[in-house]
Amino acid sequence: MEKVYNPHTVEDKWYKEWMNRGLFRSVPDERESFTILIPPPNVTGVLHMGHMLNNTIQDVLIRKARMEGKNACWVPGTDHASIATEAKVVAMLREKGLKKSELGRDVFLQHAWEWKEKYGGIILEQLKKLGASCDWDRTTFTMDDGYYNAVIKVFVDLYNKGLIYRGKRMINWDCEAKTALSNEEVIYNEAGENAIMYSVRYEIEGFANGIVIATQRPETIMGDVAIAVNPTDERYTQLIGKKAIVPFIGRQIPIIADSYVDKAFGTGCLKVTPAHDVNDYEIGLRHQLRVIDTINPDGTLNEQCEMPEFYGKDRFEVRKLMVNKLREAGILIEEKNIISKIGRSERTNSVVEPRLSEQWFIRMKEFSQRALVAVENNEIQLHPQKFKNTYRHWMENVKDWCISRQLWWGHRIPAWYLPNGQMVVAMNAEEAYNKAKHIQPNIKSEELLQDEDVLDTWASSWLWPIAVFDGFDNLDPQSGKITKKNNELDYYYPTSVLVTAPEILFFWVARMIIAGYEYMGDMPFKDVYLTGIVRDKQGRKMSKSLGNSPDPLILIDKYSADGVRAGMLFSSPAGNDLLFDESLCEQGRNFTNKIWNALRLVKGWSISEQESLDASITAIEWFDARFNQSLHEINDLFSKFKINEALMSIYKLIWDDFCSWYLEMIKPAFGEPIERKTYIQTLNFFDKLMRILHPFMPFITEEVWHLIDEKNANSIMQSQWPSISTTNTEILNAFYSSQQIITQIRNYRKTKNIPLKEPLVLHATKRLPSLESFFPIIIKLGNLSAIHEDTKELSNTYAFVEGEIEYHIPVTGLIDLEAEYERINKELVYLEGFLRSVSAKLNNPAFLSKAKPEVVASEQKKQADAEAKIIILKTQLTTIQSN
RNA sequence: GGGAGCAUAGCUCAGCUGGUUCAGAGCAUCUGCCUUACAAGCAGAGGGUCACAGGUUCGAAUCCUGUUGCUCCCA
Repeated sequence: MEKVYNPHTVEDKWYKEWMNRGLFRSVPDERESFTILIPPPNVTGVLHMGHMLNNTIQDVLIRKARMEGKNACWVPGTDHASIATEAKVVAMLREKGLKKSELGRDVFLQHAWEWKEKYGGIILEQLKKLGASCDWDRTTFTMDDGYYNAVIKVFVDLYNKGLIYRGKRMINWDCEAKTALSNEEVIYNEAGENAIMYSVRYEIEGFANGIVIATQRPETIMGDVAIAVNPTDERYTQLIGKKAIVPFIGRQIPIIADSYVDKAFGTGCLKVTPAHDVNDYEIGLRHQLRVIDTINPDGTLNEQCEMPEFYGKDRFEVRKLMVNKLREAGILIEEKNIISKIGRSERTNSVVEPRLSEQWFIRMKEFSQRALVAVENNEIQLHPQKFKNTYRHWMENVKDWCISRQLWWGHRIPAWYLPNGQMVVAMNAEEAYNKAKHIQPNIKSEELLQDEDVLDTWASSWLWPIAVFDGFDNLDPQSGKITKKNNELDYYYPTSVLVTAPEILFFWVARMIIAGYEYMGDMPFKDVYLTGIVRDKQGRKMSKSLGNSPDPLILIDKYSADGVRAGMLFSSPAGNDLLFDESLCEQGRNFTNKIWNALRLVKGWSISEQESLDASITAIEWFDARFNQSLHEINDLFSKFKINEALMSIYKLIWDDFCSWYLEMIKPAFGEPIERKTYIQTLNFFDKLMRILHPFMPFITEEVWHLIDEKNANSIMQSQWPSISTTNTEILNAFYSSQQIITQIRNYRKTKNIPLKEPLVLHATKRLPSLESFFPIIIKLGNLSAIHEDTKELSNTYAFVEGEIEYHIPVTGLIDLEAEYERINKELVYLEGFLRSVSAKLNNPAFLSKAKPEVVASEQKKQADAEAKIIILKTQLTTIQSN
C-alpha cells in the first residue's frame, strides 16, 4: 500500500467506474423507491458552497437508501432562469455589438440556446467531482420539449379552471430588465438606505398657507390626483373637500380623508399618485380617482407628465430637476435626510418601480389551501419543524402570483389576441386560430398575435416533481387532473425527500406542493430538509461581491471530495447556518488519512495460525457491542435528519473506538504476526465501518473496501447497510471501567515520568469477575506485568478508586506523599459535596413524599455509592498520613 | 410596523415531555511525547453562576413572565 492516500487518482477512478457500471441508474422495479429531485440549479450557475452543502446532503441520503436495499433515484437537472440567463445573453451580445431588439425574437433565442448548450452543463459536471450519485440519464432541463409542453398545458388548464387571469395591477417593475417581478424578487436592504424626505407646499384656493405634503418622490408630483389626510387629524379637518393645486401643472385635486394616512408620518398629508405607488393605488380605488401614468417602462418620463422639459428623462434625473424647480419656486419647505427601505430588483439591483401593468396572475387563495393543510397536519414534514410557522404565515397571507415576465427566454404565454382585442388561450397557434374563428369567422391566421411575454421561471419549476417523470403527458383536459399515471410517475411519485435552502420555501417548495395536490391529488414529497445558509467565519453570507466564497473545486483539489463533504457536514445542523471554515475540510482530510493508516497497519501484519489471544477475544466481543450501540444511535439520528450528528458519531466510532482502542488491543508486538481469526474479524469490522461511512465519504470507503478484499468485484455502493443486533451492555460497562483504569495507569506514568516500556504491577483489593476478561487488555495497554486481586494492606502506592474498587500501583522509589494526599483529597472533597446535596434531598420530607419512587430510589443509590467511595478514599488518606 | 426563532465552554453546536451518570461533543487552547499505522499523529489536562431579573416546583439549562441582545421572514 502507498504510504500516503492519494485522493485524486482514487476519486477519478471510482467515479468513472461507477458511471461505467451504471450504478447510479434507477429503473422501476419491485423494490421500494427512494427518490430525491435535485433543486435544479440555475443554468447560468457555477457551483458555490451552498450547492456543495445541499448536494452533499442529498448524496448522503440517497447512498444510504441505496444500501438499505431501496431503489434509489436521484434526478438531476437545471432550470432555465429566464431573467438571469437573458441578462447574460444580452450582455454577451452587447459585447459583440448586437442588440436584442434588432435581432428579433427568433434570432435572439437561437443565441440563447447556443449559450445554454455551451455553458449550461457546467454546474452538473462540477457535481460529479463532488461524487454526486445522480441518475444522469434522467437529467432534465425546464425548457426541454416535453417539459415546455407540460408548462403550456398547465397554463391552459389553469386558465380554463379560472385560476389564471389577466389583469391590470400594480406590480413590481424592473426598469432595467424591463420586466415585472414577483414580490419575492424584490429585495430590501435590512438596514435601509439613505433617502431624502421633501416637504412641498401646494396651494389651496382660499387658504393662503396652502397645504404641505411630504414625499420621497417629487418626480411623481405630475401624477398626483389627490391629497389625503387622516379623517381623525384635527389639523386638517377643515381642508377636507377643498381643492389643492398641483405645482407647475395647475391641476385641481381634491383633499380627501383616508384612514390609511399615518398622522405621525411626514406632515400627515399624503399626495396620492395611484400610478406609482401600491398604497396610493388602493386609495385611488376607494375614492374613484383617475390614474395618471407618467413613467415609461424604461424609467423615463412620458407626455402624461405634461412638462415637456422632462419628456424622455430618467426618473432620478427628473427628481433632481424637480427639486430645483420647487426650490426656485419657493415651495420646497424642508429637505430631511431619512433612512428608508427601498425595494430593489434581485437580478439587476435597480430600484423597483411600482407600476400599473397588464399581467398574468394565478389566483392563490383557494388554490393553496390544500398545501397549507398538508404541512399543518404533518402529512409533509418540514425539518427542522420551526419552518412550519413561517410556512403557515406565508400561506395564510398568500397573494396572487404574477407569472408573466417581459422577456423572451422562457415559456411563451399561450395567449393569442384578435385584432378586436379579444383573446384566446390555446395549446398552439393552430388551436388558437380555430378558437379565434368562433369569435371572428373571417379572421386570417396572421392577424392573430401571440402574447409577447414568457412565464416566471418558478411557474415552470413548480411542476418539477411531476414533469421530470413526464407526468403531464397524461393530463386529462376534462378533469384537469393526471388520471392515468405512467409507470415512472406511479413508481417514483410522491418522492421521498426534498433538500433545499429555506429562502425558497415559498418561491418553490410551497408551489410544488400546491401543484402536486392539484394534479396528482397527492404530495410531491414526504419530507423537506431545509439546510442552513453557508456563511463565512465572520457570519457573512457568501457572495461574489464580497469575494468571501472559496472555489469548491479548489477545495476539492486541496482536501479531496471526501474531505470537503465531511467538512461541510461537520457543523451544519439542519436549518442552522453553517459558518464555513477551511479547517473543517482539513479535519475531513485528516480523517481520510487516519482511515488509510489504520488499513496500512492491519494490512501490514503477517498471519499466524495460533489460537486467538484472550485479549483479542474480548476486544472483538467488545467492539462488536460497541458497533451495535453506535449503529443504533446512527440509525436514529438519520431518522431525525440529524445528518451531521450521524457523521460525528461514525467519526468517533472509527477514530476513538476502532483506532485508538480496538486496534491497540489486538495489535501484535512489532514484527509479530496476528492470529488468523482476529485478523479476519478485524477486516470484518473494517468492512462494516466503511459501509456506514460510505454515504458520507464515498471515495475512500470504496477504495479501502476493495483493499480489504481484493477479489471483490462489487462496489461498496451495492453492499448492504449493516443490520442491527442486540447490544451486550455488560461488556460495554466492563470496558468503561477498564478504560478508566488504563487512563489512571497512564496518568500515573505521566506524573512520575515512567516510560511506557517499564512494566508496572496493579493490585485490586477485591475480586472482579465481571472485569477479569479485560485483564489481558488492561495488562497490554497499561503495560503491566501482572494484576493481583488481593486484600493485602499495601503501603507506598499510587492509589485510585474505580467502581467502588480500590486499586494500587506499588511505587518504586520515593513517593510524593504530599502530592498523593492532595490528589485524593481533591476527589474526596468533591464527593462529600455531592453526598451533601444528595442527602439534603433525601432528608427533605417534601421530596420523599412528592417525587416519583424511582427517582427517590436512584437518589438513595447515589447516596450509598458515594458513601462507600468516601470510606475508601478516607482509608487511603489515613494510610498516606501514617507513612 | 406585524410575525417567528435564538441566547449553554474561546468557536460551532447537542441537551426530547423538569430529577449530578446533564453540565456534554467536535474544533481550538495548554502539557508531555517523532512509542516503526498515522506529527494530517499519540497520551493527558484545563475551561461554562447554561444572557439578565423574577416566578412556578421538593427540585429548573429544561416550564411561565418580564428585560436586554441577536437572527430571520413579511409589510
